[in-house]
Order: sequence, then C-alpha cells, then structure tokens
Amino acid sequence: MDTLDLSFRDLKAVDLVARLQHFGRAAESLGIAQPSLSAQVSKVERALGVTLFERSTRRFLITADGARLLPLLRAALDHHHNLLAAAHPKTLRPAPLQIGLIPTLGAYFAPILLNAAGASRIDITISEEPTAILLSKLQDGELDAALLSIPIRHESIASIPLFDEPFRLLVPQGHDLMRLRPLSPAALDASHMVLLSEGHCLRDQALSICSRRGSPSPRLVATSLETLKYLVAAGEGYTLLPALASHIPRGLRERVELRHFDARCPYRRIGICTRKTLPDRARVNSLAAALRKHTPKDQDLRIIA
Amino acid sequence: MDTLDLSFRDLKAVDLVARLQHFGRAAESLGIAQPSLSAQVSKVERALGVTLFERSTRRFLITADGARLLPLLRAALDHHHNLLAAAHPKTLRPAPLQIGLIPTLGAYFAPILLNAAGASRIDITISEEPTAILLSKLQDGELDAALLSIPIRHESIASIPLFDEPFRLLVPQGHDLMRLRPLSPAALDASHMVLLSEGHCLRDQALSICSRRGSPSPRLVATSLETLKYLVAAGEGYTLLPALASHIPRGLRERVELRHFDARCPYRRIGICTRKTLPDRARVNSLAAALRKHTPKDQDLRIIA
DNA sequence: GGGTGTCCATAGGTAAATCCTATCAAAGTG
DNA sequence: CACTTTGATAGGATTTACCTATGGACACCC
Repeated sequence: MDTLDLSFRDLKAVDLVARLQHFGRAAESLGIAQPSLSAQVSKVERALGVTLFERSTRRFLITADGARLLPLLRAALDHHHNLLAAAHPKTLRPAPLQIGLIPTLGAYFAPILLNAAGASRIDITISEEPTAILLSKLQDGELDAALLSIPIRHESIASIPLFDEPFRLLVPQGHDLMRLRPLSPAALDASHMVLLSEGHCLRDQALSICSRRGSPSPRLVATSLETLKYLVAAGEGYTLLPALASHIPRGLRERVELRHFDARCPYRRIGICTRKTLPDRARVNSLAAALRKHTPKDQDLRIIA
Repeated sequence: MDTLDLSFRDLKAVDLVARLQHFGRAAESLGIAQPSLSAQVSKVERALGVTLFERSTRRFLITADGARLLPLLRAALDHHHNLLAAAHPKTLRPAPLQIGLIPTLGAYFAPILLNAAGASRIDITISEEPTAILLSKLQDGELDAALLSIPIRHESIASIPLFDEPFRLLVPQGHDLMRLRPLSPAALDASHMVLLSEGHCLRDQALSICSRRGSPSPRLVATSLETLKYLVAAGEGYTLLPALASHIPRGLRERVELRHFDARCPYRRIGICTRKTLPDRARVNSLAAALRKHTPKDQDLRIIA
C-alpha cells in the first residue's frame, strides 16, 4: 500500500463522477464499463486516503473531504491538460533550427541558406564560427546543424554532403603563376601563399593542396577572405579562394588575377553536419534537399545527389 | 495510439531525468531498473508527441521542445503533490460532524452532546429541527447525524439507540390527576392535553400513549416545551414532558405538579441516526459511545448498552 | 407489501501494461 | 584496440486494468 500511482484518467474519472453525480453515466461518457470506473474512483480514494463520494442507490453525495479536495484535483487535471495542449503540434511550433557555418562560407553562402530555409518553411538561426567551435557547440546542443567542410572525424557527428566547391587561385598582377598553362596544384608553393589564421579549415586545406610544403609567411595572416584578397592585391603572395567567395571587389581588379585550375582542380566538399542523435533529422534532411536546390549551378559547383 | 494515459510516476520520471541529466542515476534514485525508466520516459514522449531528451552515450541534452514543456510538466506534478498533501491526514482535518437534534431534546440535551463531543475530540456542529426536516437534511447530506426519537421508518437510515427517556406528567394544581394513585397511562385523555404543534414527534407520541383518544384542543398549541409548561400552569390541560425537559421553572412551581408514572411508565427511545452510507461511521459510533457515557444516570434514563 | 427497476459493488477471467534481468550497440578513453 | 559508460532492445514473469455477469440495497409502484 505504498504511495499508489495515479494517472490522469483516474482523476478525470473522479472529476466526471463528481460532475454527473452518477457512476453509470460517467462510465458511459468515458466509454468504459461501470465497474472499471468504480475501480478507478476507489483507487483514487485509496491513494488519497479519503472517501470522496458517498454512494447509494438513490442519492449521490460528495463528502465534505471530497468537496475540499475536488478543486485541487481539478487544478492538477487542468495543468495536465495545459501540458498536452502545449505539446500539441498546433501549439508547439518547432523551435528554430540553430545553424552554424564556417566563416569561409559565411556571407557568401548565408543568402542561399536563408532562401532554402524560407522555401522549405523551416525557421533557422545562423551563426558563424570556426569549425572547432561549431563542432563543440553542435555537441553541446547549442547548435542543431553546421555547414562545414567535410569529412569530419567526429564519431557522433553525421554529415550530409551538399556540394563540392572548387578552389580558385588568386595571384597578384605580374606573378609568375599569372600566365602558367596549364595551371595545376602542382605549381603551388606553400611558402608563397598568404593564408587565413589558424583554426580556419581553409588554411589547412590550402596547405595540403600545395605540392611544395614549406611554411607560409607567419607575418601576414588574414582573418577573413576579404582581407586576404587585399593582401594578395598588395603583392604579398597568392592564395586559394573557394568558388563562392571568388568575387573580386571592383577596386582590386587591376591588381589581381583570378585563375581557374586547368587540371586536377582542387576543391572542398561542403556538407551539413548534425549530431547523430538529433531527434528531428527529417527537418535537417529537408533543409539539405532545399539547399541543394538553391545552390547556384554556376561557378562549377558540383551538387551531390 | 489514442490519447495515451500518463501517470504521475511517469511525469516524475521525466522530471528526475531532466534534473539529473542521466537515465541510470534517475532510475536508481526512483528505485526502478533503467529499462523501466526508459520506457516511462518514452511513454511520456509518445503521449506528448514530442521528443524531450536527446540521448547519447556521452552527452545528455534536453531538446528545445523539452525545455519549453518541462515547466508545464513540473507544474502538473506540483499540483498533484498539492493534492496529495492536502489529502494527507496531517493537513486534512476531518470536517465537523454536522449533527441535528429534535427541539424536545434541544436545549436539554445539547450540553451533554457538546461534552461528549469535546471528550471524544470530535468537532461537531449542532442544529435543531423537527424530525421531518432532520431526516430530509440527513438524506441530502446537509447533516451527518441526527438525534431523534427512534425507531425511524426510513430504509436508508441507520439508528444507534442511546437511551430510553421516560415521560413525566405535568398537571395543573388542583387537577384530578394530581392525586390519582397509582398513575398509569390508562388515565390519560387526549382531549384534555395541551401539546406541541404538528411535526413534533412528542405530540404524536403523547397522543398515542393516551387511552382515550379524542382530539386535543386545537386552540392551544405550543412550539416549545417551555411554553407548554406555561400553558399547563395556566390550567389549560396537562401534558407529557420528557424526563430531561422536566425541570419546572421556579415561577411555575406553585401552579403545576410533576408526576412520575407508577406503572407502565411511557417513554421514548432516543437514538443517533445516520445514513447507512455515511463513510466514517466510526466517528459516529465513538460519538455514540461518548454520549452514553455522558448521559446523566438520574431521571431514570435507561442507557442502552 | 411483494414485484420491479435503478444503482453501485463484487467476482472471475482475460487482455494489456509494467517491471525485471540479460544483452546489445554506440561512442569516448587510455 | 580493448575497456568503460550509457541508453535501447529482447524476452519472460508479474501486476494491473478491463470486461461481463451477478449480487445486494433501496426506492417506487401498483
């Protein structure tokens, strides 16, 4: 006879009996048999240690104790109802998907992301962080998804590939590489490059693409691709730009040359990553589908089926 | 998959899991096995149609939906707790027993009733009404018990006999019956009596005790025994007084004579009556026991074991 | 006043939910 | 790569809940 477990149907039964003042009709109204209802009511009475109703064949009475407890019982019932109502799909609009993206996608891909989300009627929030922070926030639940350069080594993260983004070479006017034909990654020398700061995946990718390794100048380091373009324009070296970020600001056009690779064009694969345990993967999947649809076909972007 | 029934243990499980951020420890704390707890939680999630927690082996996350619903869930839980607390014997003092008594016991027996209730630590309320009203209020639940002249014809009413109360004869000075020896009910003539108004059981009892029936004067009718004593003192006739009410006010003592019957002394039986369905008959029973103890032994009252 | 109807409780059997132990699968750690 | 941690799954036993059928109490009605 330990603290007996009450369910909301039990309370509902008591409430209805009190309202209708009749076990039989209450049972009928609840769609159960009268003995079952009687059992529920007496279960509540046992749980409370209080007789709520005085049953008799002719007259139905609510005991004084019952009259005092019924409002509390109904309050509990109301709150249960609130809970169910709040959880109802009509009420509980899905929370915005919190999406992060790496800075080298940032401003260049955000419009696409917003269009795709809008078209698929998915509320999103966007934040921009380097990969490591994104992954940590993803795992801490501060983000639901992140647009990253994949693959990702983490076991608990699932990636949906979206597209391959080719790299372009940005060289200063007059540089040897300006005229090299055909242009291939074999011609790249890490020590002649200007790069983003540590922590940007693009930096590591650029380095690993180079045939000649060596270390790039630690003297000149950019924290954004736009700055990087200016460094190249200033003649400090050349760099790789992701295709989506390869627009050259008007003022720089006489001082730099943007070249496409002729062979073995290097690229990075962009994917949307989530925790494997994320409950509504479906939403992420449909966002991914929308992203594929909204990703522009120019710039040699290869969308991954 | 109709609206699934949630119990408070289910909600409690969810609450504790959210608090401890750990299924295993929550299960241990609840004293159940971990798989059982998992089942409870996913039952709640199914009932709400919402995933509350994002489980993984390493990290525990509350979903955005979960964070929004948990306060509501806890509110429902709190109200359930309120209900149980309010029903707890420590909190829920038993409601006062609502007791009615007939006017011919009224002021004469009320002190005894109050003493008995006080001694047995039973809160009571007292009201005075004629028998018919008492019975109706008893059946409507407005009263829990009534002190009546029994037996009572109603099927749904149970009576506990308390004592037999003899009747005395109150005669005006100089009346023939003042000196009749021996005095027995055979000498009574209904048409010479002054009586209480219709509805008082004492009236009917007095009439039925008389050997000569006939109708009493409809001209003189009292609504209280005290008035009746004055009517007798005024020489309007004689009457029967219940022993407990047979005290003669000082001012009347030269004008009336109170006589005991010598043979076949008429009496009425006083009992405490309740609905048979009254939940806590125990309280009425102990009140009855206390009443027997507190009923005075003088006046020839015969207490019924 | 005995038959009749109403109403809730009880009994007994079956279906369903619940709980347990044992085991599995995933993921992080040394 | 073995080991640990954590929650899900599987399978069997127990408990609970529900149904139909029946009983007992009481009021009502000829």
